[in-house]
Amino acid sequence: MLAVEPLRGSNGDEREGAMGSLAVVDDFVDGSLFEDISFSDLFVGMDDGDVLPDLELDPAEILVEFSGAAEGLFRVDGATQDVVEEAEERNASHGVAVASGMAEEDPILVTATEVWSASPEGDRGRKSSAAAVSMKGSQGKRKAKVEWTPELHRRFVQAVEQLGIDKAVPSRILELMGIDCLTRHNIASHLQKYRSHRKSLLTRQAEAASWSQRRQMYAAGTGAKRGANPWLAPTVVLPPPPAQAFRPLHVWGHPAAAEPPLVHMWPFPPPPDPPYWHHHFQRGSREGWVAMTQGTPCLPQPMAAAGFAAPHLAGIVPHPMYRPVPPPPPMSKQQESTSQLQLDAAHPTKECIDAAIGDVLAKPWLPLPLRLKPPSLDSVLAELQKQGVSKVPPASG
DNA sequence: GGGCAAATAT
DNA sequence: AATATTTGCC
Repeated sequence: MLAVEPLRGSNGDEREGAMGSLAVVDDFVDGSLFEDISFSDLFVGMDDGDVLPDLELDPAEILVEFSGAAEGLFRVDGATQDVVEEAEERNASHGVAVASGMAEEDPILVTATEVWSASPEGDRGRKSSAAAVSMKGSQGKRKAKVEWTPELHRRFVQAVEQLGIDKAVPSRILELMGIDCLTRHNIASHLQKYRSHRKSLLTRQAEAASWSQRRQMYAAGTGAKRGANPWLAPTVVLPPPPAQAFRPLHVWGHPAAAEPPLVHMWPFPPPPDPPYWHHHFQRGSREGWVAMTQGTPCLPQPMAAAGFAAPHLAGIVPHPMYRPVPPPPPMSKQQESTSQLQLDAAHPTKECIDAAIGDVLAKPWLPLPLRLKPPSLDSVLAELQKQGVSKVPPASG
């Protein structure tokens, strides 16, 4: 692996500038870069079209990192031959191993890149896609891909917010971000995607809100006739809201925009994190999750009452919502003997858990997904055991 | 420059 | 097949 930083005082050409002048830095010692790499198997991405794909790194890929002003902020995979060659060269003199697994038999392999062929029929030339083509001697090179790391994205969002979504244009964003290695094109591209995601997110939120509203209206209409909405035919049975609307929305959303509460299927751990969050989580900060987990306590009431706290992953600051619940006041002897649902935090019985789930199902004010799709009993039990809460005795009559 | 859409890369 | 990023063009 190699770390590369841009040379200071590169030429002003925006297109070539960032990538055109790269110097290999001594191998990074702290290894922090590596820590950021292989998390795709630590977390399972949510199966939602909204999440960004896992950050994968081909072992045969040379990783280039800009440092300097944007230290640790983003990575650029050097697919361009000059980068590769330069890196290798410097590398040799520094005695640093080239990316392990790099195709030895073809050191000048360029991964699915393109070469510019001088085209007689036009001054623009024509791109021809070519995988594993030596770039030696070719002129045009596709710019190495800038990877928008979470940190970089955070800065981007910060800049956008500072400017206001309306006034956020590439040049201003770039200015505020203060990362000269990026080009306006990089920003523009990211902005394009950002807007696109934001738009779809807002659309979905609106849909969800709409469904929710109509649902409420309908519910009100069936209950108290006087308050019924005259515009809403009470006979119409509304279909359930699209499940998608209730899925957690991911990082692309404008943080300022109110996101629907993230529904927790207690006692499961927090939902798998979109790749964008990996960094934060790996660094021990669960703020992203915690912040998004506002609102609805989904801990089944009987369990909460029995002193259960929703579990959290080791080392993670629990959401205030999930702080241990003080034990309930002692029951009278009579209550004790009559209560079928009595829970013992140390020894929850299967039936108690079952009852807890049933309890959830019976509560219309709890999030719909929770009621529609409660955790399976086995999952609950397994999770409890995993949490070391107690041994769960088999159900008894 | 900004923004959109096609082209590419992974 | 989908998504991220680059490039071309208006």
